Amino acid sequence: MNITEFAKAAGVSVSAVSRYFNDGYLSEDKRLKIEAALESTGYMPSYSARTVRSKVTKLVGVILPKLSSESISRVTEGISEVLGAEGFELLLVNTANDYNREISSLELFRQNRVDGVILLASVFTDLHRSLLSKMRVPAIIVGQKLMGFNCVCHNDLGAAYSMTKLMLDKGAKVPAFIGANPEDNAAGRDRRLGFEKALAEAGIELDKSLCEIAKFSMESGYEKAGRIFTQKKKPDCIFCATDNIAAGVMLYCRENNIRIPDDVMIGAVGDSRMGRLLYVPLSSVHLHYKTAGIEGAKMLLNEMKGSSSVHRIMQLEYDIIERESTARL
Amino acid sequence: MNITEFAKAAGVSVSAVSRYFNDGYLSEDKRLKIEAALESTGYMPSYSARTVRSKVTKLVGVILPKLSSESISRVTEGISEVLGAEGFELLLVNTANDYNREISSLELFRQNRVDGVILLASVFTDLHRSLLSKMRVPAIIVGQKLMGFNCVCHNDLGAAYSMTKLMLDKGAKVPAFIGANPEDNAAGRDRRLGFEKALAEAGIELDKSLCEIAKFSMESGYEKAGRIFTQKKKPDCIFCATDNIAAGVMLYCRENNIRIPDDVMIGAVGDSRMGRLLYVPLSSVHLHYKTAGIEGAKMLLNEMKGSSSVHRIMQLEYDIIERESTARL
DNA sequence: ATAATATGTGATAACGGTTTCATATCGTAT
DNA sequence: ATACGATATGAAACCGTTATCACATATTAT
Repeated sequence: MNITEFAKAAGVSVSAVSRYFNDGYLSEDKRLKIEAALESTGYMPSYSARTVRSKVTKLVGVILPKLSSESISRVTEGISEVLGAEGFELLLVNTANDYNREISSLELFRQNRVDGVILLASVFTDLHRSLLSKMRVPAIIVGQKLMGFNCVCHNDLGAAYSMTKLMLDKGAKVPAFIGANPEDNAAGRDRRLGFEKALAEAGIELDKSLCEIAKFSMESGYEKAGRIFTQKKKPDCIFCATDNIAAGVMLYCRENNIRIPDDVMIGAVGDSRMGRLLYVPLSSVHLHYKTAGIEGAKMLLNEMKGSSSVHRIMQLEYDIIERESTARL
Repeated sequence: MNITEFAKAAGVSVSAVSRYFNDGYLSEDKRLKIEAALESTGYMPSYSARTVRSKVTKLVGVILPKLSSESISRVTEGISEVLGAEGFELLLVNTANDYNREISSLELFRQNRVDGVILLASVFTDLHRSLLSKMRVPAIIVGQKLMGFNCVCHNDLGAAYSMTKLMLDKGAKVPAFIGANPEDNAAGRDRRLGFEKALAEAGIELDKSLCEIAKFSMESGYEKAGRIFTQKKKPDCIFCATDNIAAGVMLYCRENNIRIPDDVMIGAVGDSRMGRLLYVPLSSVHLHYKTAGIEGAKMLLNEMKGSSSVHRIMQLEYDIIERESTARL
């Protein structure tokens, strides 16, 4: 059933029906007729036909590197909450960390498929930048700072600095580092810089043999812990870029009878739910992921209403969560 | 730029352009012209205009109760993998466990917004059934058995039975149960039935004071553990419907100096990543969530090709993962 | 009293594609 | 030589909406 048939059934004009769904001028009389016919026929207008003419899709594209990650799903939850309330649906693209899929979904959204885009990528190339600036709909980047674009991000440097400082203040002298891909400016580069800043302040020289780059997984953390603990120099604290990495490190410690925090303190960033439940509760830095999603979505809504043309970068702060893994007396 | 302008720029007819994108008869000569023009103009056809005429959206609606759950995001990952490869995009609706949003998104998809629907709901009412049967596009239910519909589900009863039996075989005499909402036929009812079946087989009578219904969260598991351990009768094993619940129980045990598995064994269903990392590694039942997503998506693809009209229920089996929490000698 | 504005109305063009149709050419089997 | 199917083509109808337009009436301001 289309709008013409429905209008006939309701005894009103096609224009009246369209106005009913679009808040135009409409008499109470017609409004009632339409509502009655709606009840009996179950008619609903076609989104695509509406889009062809009005260019409005009521769809927001969300590009993310994976789904099964606590931080990402928290961000998405925030996004979904805000946009859902405004009647937007989410077109979700899981790129599975595949560069090509990331690019091709940006291509996809360059057309009139969505009204706006939220991008959660970890590594940005020139091609990303170029596609983003060619984008004809507003785009928001969550979790990274990218000059010239609208971003909501975390204070990754500060988070890493504070956690490292916490461990050094507790008396650690030989810090180790297990970080993430430095091409990821947030979780990789900035957390590294924060770690280094704390060391510099404490006048401790960084030992390269105690630095590793891991993937975002427990397994990878486990493996890198193995490398570090087989060095001549033994660390008395380890800063991990993510909770998952820290969990892997802990697993290694348990299996090798390395006591936490007595032999080695462990601190991380991310504050996942799991952290509290580990065999030694993990000290971590809470980042406001859901808030990032909420703020990103709000920013996008603003952009979609009237393009402000001024690009903003919003940085969210953090909370230190101190637990037993850094509880040395 | 629309198809008419583009056709002019490429020096071919509008029909030729349409055929290029839809695999119709087209000479090599025209194909090359179009590809060249595509390169220089960056033209892309509008999805919505295509949909108006052809009714094909290349969109699949996915309705889920929440995003930040490991099991759900694994299912979604499977779905996204299969459908992405076939050129489908996912229209994700997070209902936040809100009955009304669940219903309204089914309403939404009843129109020509998507080519198919995958539903991950936990509780089914008559209204769900009625909306699902009125649905004009194929729908698949993942995680639940619903007669008369296409489903991919887990053997929840068997999983709970096997885990409970494992603990009874190890010598447990006083089993306790922390389950989920019984209106959830899979995680609630079936896991309860599996637990009861194992007890019946072992000739053990169920003590109602040692049975609790928790929410799907660690906090809720913690609270219910408190209730159970303050009963006169002390359990020597606890079956938990989910890993999250079990994690809460463990937290309670640690804080109250209840030894696992010496004082009480703990077994659960779900096999989340966290289980391995708990202070006592958790025995759990592995359910093939990602496979469920993959199979559900494949089933949907089949339905979308040619509607088979026969409804299938596919049940996936499980693996017992035995760890220290049930390691009594 | 009149102008200006807000409200209400239906016919029809427009949106940007695909599908249908009528027609033409080619290679190959009869 | 003829018939047939596969390939190729462009014009025009069509999909289901919204936007525009021209026009009518009610309400308020001058």
